[in-house]
Amino acid sequence: MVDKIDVKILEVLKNNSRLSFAEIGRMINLSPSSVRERIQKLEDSQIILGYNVNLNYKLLEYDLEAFILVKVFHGKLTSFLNVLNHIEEIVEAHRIIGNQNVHLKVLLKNQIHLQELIDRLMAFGDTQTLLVLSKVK
Amino acid sequence: MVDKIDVKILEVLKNNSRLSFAEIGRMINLSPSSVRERIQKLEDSQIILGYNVNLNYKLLEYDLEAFILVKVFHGKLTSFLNVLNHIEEIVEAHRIIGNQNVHLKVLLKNQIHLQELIDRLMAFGDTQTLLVLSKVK
DNA sequence: ACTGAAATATACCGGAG
DNA sequence: CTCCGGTATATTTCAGT
Repeated sequence: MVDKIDVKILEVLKNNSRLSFAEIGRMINLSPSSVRERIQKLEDSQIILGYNVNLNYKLLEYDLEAFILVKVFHGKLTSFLNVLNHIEEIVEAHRIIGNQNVHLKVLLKNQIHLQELIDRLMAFGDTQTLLVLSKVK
Repeated sequence: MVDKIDVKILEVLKNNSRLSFAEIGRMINLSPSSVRERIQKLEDSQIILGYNVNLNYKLLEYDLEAFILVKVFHGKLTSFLNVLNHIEEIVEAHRIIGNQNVHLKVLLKNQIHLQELIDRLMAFGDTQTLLVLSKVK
């Protein structure tokens, strides 16, 4: 399904998803049309889900990043999962196995902002906040 | 520094970073050249750090995703931070505040693969693994 | 998967507001 | 200083092979 050439294309796109088909083709020795066809197939088969921009949130005045582990109260899980999608500070959410059952990645302007978010989350479960100091990788 | 129009452009790029300048311009009523100039500036000022592809790792046979919290042994932190970059299963790493001091996001093919990774990490600190069940957001 | 050719888009520069 | 046209160059797109 996904051959060696597809993997090469994906590697290139991981580094810069805005490259033209022509440029990608030059990098891996393939004609632009073939690159296009392959990327089209990768999109159609849902292997490629989308293309994102990597932003420097520090410069956008979002200085605070944190992971929040939530132990959701019994019976509150489905409503919590619904609410998540409307809280824009939550940039990623995963259900997990363990003592807590939801893992959030959140992006905030400052400590007050974090406090407000935690206040909202407390209605759904017990929270444990892991404040990010720096991105290492 | 970053005005209303820039924010609009960033919103568009968040949803699809592969759109042409012309298309972005059409969406926000700006000429292609202006879109280009603004994006160039956002890149130059390091507000835009790069463009990524969002992959469906399940279809690429990476069925297992986990977060690993590491309480690094005293004196091992710098060597651990160096090693991180050479372990390709670790897709993201953050230094955090709390009982543990490093938060990892890892991507694996299966449980054996996870076990091998944890064995390697155990040389540097105590680990707590949060296995991902599903992505909720 | 490649080629060719028409339709689009980009990059660059000069000029207007 | 930002935005917009004009144009030469490059890319995309689609047909046919």
